[in-house]
Amino acid sequence: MSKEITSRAEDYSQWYNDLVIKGSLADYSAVRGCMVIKPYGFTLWENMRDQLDRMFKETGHQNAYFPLFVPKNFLEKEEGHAEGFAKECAVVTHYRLKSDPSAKGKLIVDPEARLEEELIIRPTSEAIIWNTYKDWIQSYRDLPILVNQWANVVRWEMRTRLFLRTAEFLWQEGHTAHATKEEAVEETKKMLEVYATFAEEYMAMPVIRGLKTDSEKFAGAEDTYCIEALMQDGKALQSGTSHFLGQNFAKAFDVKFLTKENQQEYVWATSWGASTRLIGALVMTHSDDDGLVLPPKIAPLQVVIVPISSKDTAAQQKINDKARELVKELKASNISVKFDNDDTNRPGWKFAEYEMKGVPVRIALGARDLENNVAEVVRRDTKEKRSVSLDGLSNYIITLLGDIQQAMFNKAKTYRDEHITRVDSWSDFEKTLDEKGGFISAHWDGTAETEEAIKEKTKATIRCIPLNAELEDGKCILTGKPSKQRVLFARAY
RNA sequence: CGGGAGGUAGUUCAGCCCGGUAGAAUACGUGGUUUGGGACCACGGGGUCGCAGGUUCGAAUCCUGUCCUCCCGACCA
Repeated sequence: MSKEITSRAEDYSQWYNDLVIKGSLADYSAVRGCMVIKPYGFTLWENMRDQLDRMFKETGHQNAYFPLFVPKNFLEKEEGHAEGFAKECAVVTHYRLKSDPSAKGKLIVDPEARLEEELIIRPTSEAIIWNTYKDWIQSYRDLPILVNQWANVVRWEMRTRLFLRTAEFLWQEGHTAHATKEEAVEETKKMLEVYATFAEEYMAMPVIRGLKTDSEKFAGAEDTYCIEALMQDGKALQSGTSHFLGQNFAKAFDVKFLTKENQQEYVWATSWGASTRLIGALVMTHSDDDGLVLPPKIAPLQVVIVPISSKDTAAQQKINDKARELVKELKASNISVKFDNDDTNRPGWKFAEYEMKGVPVRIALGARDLENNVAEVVRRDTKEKRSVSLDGLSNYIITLLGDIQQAMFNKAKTYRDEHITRVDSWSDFEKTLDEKGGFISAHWDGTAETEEAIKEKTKATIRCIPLNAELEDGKCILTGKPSKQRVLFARAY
């Protein structure tokens, strides 16, 4: 049947695509490398977005909006930034089309409408924003600036993948400006912690907080902090980043402020972002071969009630009444719930459908249940079925949703922890990578050459230098040179 | 940009080798019977076979070109 989902073990990529497409999250679009996010998937994104937005506001940030187009010369100003993004920019060169004189009904680019200066469709907004901040900042009294933007960006990737790497994607990008280095560093770490908290408490996805190596950090940053998650095929996924930009952008865009002491100084900056990629992370962290498994705190639909219809109209009436009463009670507790009494689909069809969509809790109500004063409650994460008394059912469901949230996190964390392997020899390093996957905790001599050599040999990269790692003398896994602490390697998306 | 697979009904695909009236399943519509894990019966609607050329009496099928999609690489804040 077309609704079947490819087994995870057989073909992980196909399994992932099936989950996204058949779970109604998104589809490939007619536009190269872009996707259409469907209403169900977008509601999931809205739930994630709203929670993140609340957390940004709690930490003192405000939203703003900057232009989609970045004049090319803005992008050129910060050298590292320019080099990092040059290869993947969509460029607007013309502003008009005209009828093709040699083909009826066709349009061609009007050669006379070439722009004097090309506009780049933002791959990220540092350039346009810092060009604006220059006008906003004169004095220490103007600082800090704590601004976030929810927007779409475009990066012309060679190969795309639903949610994980699309040519256009939705994200938020925070851009802050500070008077001191200390304050900017603190901001960078604070926002990393916001992402980590969101991932763990809302997405039920354990993450490792860490620092990127020089070769993996953001183009234009001094330091890039990140959260790294582990997917079920043993590959790592960068799920959010927070950059300490130093004074690089302030210098590039000449953003100075006057201190209390009447001194001109360059502003210190941070930027941080998380994208719709988080949806891909969510899917690959929790789902199984029957479809999506979504954590209750962000699921578009938390509870579905499926009636088991009966010919007996009196019994049917009772079922409907009980279901509506339940809906009312759950809604009063801010639970999103749907009573699916569409009689064009049978119960079995609905069971499969909602499983595929990852709805955390399903309640089945039939005449037989009502006679016994119970309902059948099934949780999506474990598929456990339980007959639960109708008395106090809504309270039971509310507790159950919390239990599912916690159980999903615990399960993912157990899997993740089991896939962090301490390795001290090169042969074990290669063997672990090929046979087990996951993160490898190993010593590294701290050089970009060694990092590159390991990547060349194994396709594994240093995902991060964990923030809480204890110092430990050791020898680099490849070169044997001395090392002070372990770093995490993995193959990654 | 390299390697592989593919583009035919809303969807998944068969037909192509060996040219001859466009097929199946599913979905959709109507009517009926059903309803505790993807129901069944009957009837019905739906496709310029990715696009453009060529060969041929005749092309979904053969040839050439082109566009697009997916998978694997390269690339990837």
